Amino acid sequence: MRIIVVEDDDGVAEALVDTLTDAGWDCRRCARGDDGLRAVRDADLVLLDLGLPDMDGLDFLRTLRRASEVPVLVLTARDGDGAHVLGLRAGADDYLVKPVRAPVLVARVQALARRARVAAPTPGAAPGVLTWGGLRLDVAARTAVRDGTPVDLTATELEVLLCVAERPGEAVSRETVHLRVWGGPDPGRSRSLDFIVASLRHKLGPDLPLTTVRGFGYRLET
Amino acid sequence: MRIIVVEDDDGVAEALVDTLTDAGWDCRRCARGDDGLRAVRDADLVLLDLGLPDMDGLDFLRTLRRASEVPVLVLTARDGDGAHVLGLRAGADDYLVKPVRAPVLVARVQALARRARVAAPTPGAAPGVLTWGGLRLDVAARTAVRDGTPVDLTATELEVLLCVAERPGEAVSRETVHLRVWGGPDPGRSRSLDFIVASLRHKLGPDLPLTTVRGFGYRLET
DNA sequence: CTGACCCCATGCGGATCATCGTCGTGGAGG
DNA sequence: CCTCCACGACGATGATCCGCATGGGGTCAG
Repeated sequence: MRIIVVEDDDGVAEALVDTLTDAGWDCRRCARGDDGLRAVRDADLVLLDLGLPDMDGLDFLRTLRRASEVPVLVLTARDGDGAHVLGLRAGADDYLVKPVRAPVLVARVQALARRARVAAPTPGAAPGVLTWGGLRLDVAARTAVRDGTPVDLTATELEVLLCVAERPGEAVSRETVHLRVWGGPDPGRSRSLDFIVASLRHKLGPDLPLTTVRGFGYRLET
Repeated sequence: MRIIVVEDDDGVAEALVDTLTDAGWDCRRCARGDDGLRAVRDADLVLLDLGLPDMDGLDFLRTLRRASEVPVLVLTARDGDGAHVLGLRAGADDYLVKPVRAPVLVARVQALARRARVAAPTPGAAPGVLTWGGLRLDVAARTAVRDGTPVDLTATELEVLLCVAERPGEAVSRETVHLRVWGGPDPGRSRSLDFIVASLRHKLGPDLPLTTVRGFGYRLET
């Protein structure tokens, strides 16, 4: 997830980028409004300081909103209800008055990103359905269909399958699967996961591209 | 667009409802947490005061988030970065510290609704009447008709049926149904839901495509 | 007051499922 | 080529989940 930080002050910008990078975001900084408008097309979220040198922050926002629905979090030194309301009216999703402590900023960004993700399910990935080869996985309905015939999976089997199917091509460690499905670390090498995987391979046929990564975990091949 | 205002203080609640009603929202107020959890099913947005008499506000939020992605704006008297971050982490979309001036509240609510509405094009299909096979469900009138003959359902049975009928083809977890119908998490493994389901299957005939998803919940087949 | 109805708590039985132990196997490294 | 060890296979067992039946408490209408 990439954040565009639009901020003219170098020191403030660095602090913001550091904070967000530490929280796991991919940051890019723009010092000027026109740069920001160009960069926005690659952004998943925009952090906008209203005090820009080359253009008014609210104009920036209104211009941006004519072209994009990207989530925008406004950061400003201008307190007061009037400015607050104007900022939100101009299209901001959130409006923070400086000074803002780092944990609050991160929490606000995360909350906004969470909402935006829910709001606009990425058009590339069908949210509810994962298809893989002759396999169709409906997450919402919790059903699996292989070559047109429904396959009856237990709750645990489905959980494990989802775990690896959500990251196709990536190896998923046994530990990760254990955490997600059983909600705890693997207490000693348990055979339960092996059993579930065996059951999946048996039910879904040997052509299921679920390979084991020896000494690590499993991977669903592309 | 309907807002559920969860607020125990009568005076504050009245002020909030007046403010939002003047801004053009359809408001409904709940004084208690369990009422709020039940009411959320009809809400487009929730305004939550963290100071509830019968349960902790953050618990309310976390419980709610297990069953719904409805936008939640938190209103609180507890200032401080810690509470702020905790509130957002628990699932709030916004976090306002009292006192909040009416214009700011309205602008915040509008901003959140604007962001979330992109998210929810689905409820746009006004579910006034749900038809399913030989079954007709009138939500407003709270009546069910099967093959032309009216079926007398109790309030609880109808609530449970609506829960699964609103998401046809999707599996609905047992806990979700519990939250929406009884307004609380499943206290230990209760057989009440089984009873209601059995009653529904008995009254609506065995052809009711309500299948149980073992280890998860129920699903109304398409 | 009385009766009917609804709803929920509890118990039981059947079916399913997860877990564990054991043994076999195949790959990696020396 | 040999050894080690992680993983796969399989059956037995204990736990879990669901459906159904029963009884008591509460509510409302007559």
